[in-house]
Amino acid sequence: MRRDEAGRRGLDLSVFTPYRVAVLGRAMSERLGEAYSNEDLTIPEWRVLAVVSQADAVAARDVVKRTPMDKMAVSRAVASLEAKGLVQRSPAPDRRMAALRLTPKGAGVFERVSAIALAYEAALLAALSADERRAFLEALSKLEAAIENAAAAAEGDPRAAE
Amino acid sequence: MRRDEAGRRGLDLSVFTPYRVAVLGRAMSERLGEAYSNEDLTIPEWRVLAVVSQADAVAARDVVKRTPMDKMAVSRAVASLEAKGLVQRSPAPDRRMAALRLTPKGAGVFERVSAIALAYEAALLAALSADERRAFLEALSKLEAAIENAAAAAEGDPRAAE
DNA sequence: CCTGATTGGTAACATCTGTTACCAACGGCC
DNA sequence: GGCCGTTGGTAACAGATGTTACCAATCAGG
Repeated sequence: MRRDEAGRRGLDLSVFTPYRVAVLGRAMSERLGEAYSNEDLTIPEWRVLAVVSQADAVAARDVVKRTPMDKMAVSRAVASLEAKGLVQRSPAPDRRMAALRLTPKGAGVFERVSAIALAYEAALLAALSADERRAFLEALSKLEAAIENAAAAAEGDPRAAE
Repeated sequence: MRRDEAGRRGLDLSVFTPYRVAVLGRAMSERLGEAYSNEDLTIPEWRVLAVVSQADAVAARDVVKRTPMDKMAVSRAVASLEAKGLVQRSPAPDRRMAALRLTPKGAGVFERVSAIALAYEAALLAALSADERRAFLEALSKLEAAIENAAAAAEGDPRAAE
């Protein structure tokens, strides 16, 4: 077990990987949030915009599948985006769900925020060399996969190891 | 600018690094949270325990310095930990602040949760080879540093580039 | 077709988190 | 010592997030 120089046992947050990743992620989000808020967007709203922008008609349930938000969060974000005129709901064959599309205004907002976000990402990754960047993103993918497996296993899906 | 195969512009969340890091971090925290909650601990409480465990007497302000929590969050966590009998406040020379220590019970809880947390970290990192792990942690450090610089620069500290 | 189970979405409540304002103790300065 | 700015911490409100329960549309089975 890990010990610090005074012989204490347990855990030092500053070298604890899950903590570091969580803190880094939150710091990045906050920093980006300053960009969103110029456009009066919250993070959930931004995520919904991003998903809706990727196809011609998306249902809220697709947003749930593609993001770590639960359906309540999506519902709220969509309602708010609709109120702001950034997203439009139109009737779909299955009348439980509505087809979501960006309005022109929504597309404009998304475009502007995307540009800022991509620039920010580029600026961050500039702290790494090309090799480091590749290695980092590769490791990120593996960790994502590992987590997903663990999550699947935890909720009683014994085939998760496959 | 990035384009997907249909020619749409903007941003695909699934390859957007800040998003991926934030989601990964949150997933890890949630997973760990299941361990904490067995001991009836929240994440802020756990962080406070971790900091307090590292020295013989810690002030709340030190916890603020060493974690990304603001002083209100620390205050609440400490109050709750004290109520649970995991942390003890004793008077300090400067009577505005109290010296925080783990109680024996608190040390026990921290020890148990630490063991789980370290095992979890090890299991996660097992998804990476030794080389990958080193590269990942190295990149993590650089990104942390980059963010810190950016944050310092943003709040009107022009020396941040140093 | 009916009936029951499932699915997409929302309402209403509880809880957590963030924000502002505030108080009491300290430190520097005259 | 007595004032003023600063610092450690908390109270009280507002807003965001999570939870539970629910409704209405669909689907599967007879």
